[in-house]
Amino acid sequence: MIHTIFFGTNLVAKTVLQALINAPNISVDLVITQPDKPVGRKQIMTPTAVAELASQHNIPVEKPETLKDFPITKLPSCQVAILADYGLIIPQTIIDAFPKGILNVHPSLLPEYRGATPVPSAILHGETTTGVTIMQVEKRMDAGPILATQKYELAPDEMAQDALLALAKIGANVLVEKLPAYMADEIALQVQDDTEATFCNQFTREDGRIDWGKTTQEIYNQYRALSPWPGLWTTWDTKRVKLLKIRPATNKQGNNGQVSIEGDTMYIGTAGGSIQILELQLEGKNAMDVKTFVKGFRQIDGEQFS
RNA sequence: CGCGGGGUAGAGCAGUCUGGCAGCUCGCCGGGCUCAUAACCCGGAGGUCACCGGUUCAAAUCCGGUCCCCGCAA
Repeated sequence: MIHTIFFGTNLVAKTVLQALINAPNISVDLVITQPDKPVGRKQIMTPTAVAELASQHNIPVEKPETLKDFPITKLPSCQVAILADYGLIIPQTIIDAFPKGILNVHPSLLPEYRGATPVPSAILHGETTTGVTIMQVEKRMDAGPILATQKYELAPDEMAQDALLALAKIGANVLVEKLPAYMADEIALQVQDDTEATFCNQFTREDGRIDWGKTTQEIYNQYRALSPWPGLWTTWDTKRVKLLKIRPATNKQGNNGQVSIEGDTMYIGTAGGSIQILELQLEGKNAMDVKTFVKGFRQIDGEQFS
């Protein structure tokens, strides 16, 4: 039996934690996650996805604001720890508390796309291949020696969320499979080539704004990468319009950013082409499919988005 | 009391500023036309104008309060 503790917060982490719980030869003795966060307009305090899963399985949970002064004595004595999608910095003292270190599941082919948003960033940059890496945690983010990698082909229409979930599952499987060999020192670690490293940061709301001077493919990639958050949006007069569901189109319809309506179909011009809008949301309104939207906003035809 | 938009028929909206017949595009029901149709024509049903109170001869509309939805911000 391999005893371990788990650091993680969001969906990727939840997937990995589930795999660890399911594995008969692994025992998760403690889960460390981020504190409950206020969610939504009503700011309801909500535990993280990982905290919920852990309590369902009666695993003890710690929710420190920071690990900087976290007492090592509170950690159960384990040879190794697992980390996925945690979001807080791990101090060297915590890493050193585990003889075999901490293993991280990171959804990119390191050293490319180190950082917080590897999958959306890869899609945004038009990558068609990515993958998942299992490596040791060291003080520099995502820079530790590699245990294993697994490639993953991105489908042309694949959404970042779906790819992320798929990669989490693959990563979790690889981790569970390799862990016994790692514990037995049977895996040769591969040091990363730092000169090849690239980085990706958290997105902001502004990253979802559409530049109508871009091509259809660029905008579609932005949509695949950033939905549902921060989401694709543009402005009509002074109002924000979220584009919740779009599809690339080939027929050029009017100027860049100009709307054209054909029956129940809505197109917006891009550089050299257009995109088709399937679902959208106007500021202050509920989300609507295009057919419904056009019923109430018949003046939209020919309008200019910016 | 963080900022802003909104609540009108089953859906989406106009009407509110300037008080005076409850409207539009659809959907639904019935009929017609058509080889046929999501097309076209004729007819019909469906409303506590979010809720409570006030002003007025008269309130969806003006005033005060309450609830709910959404966009931002965090």
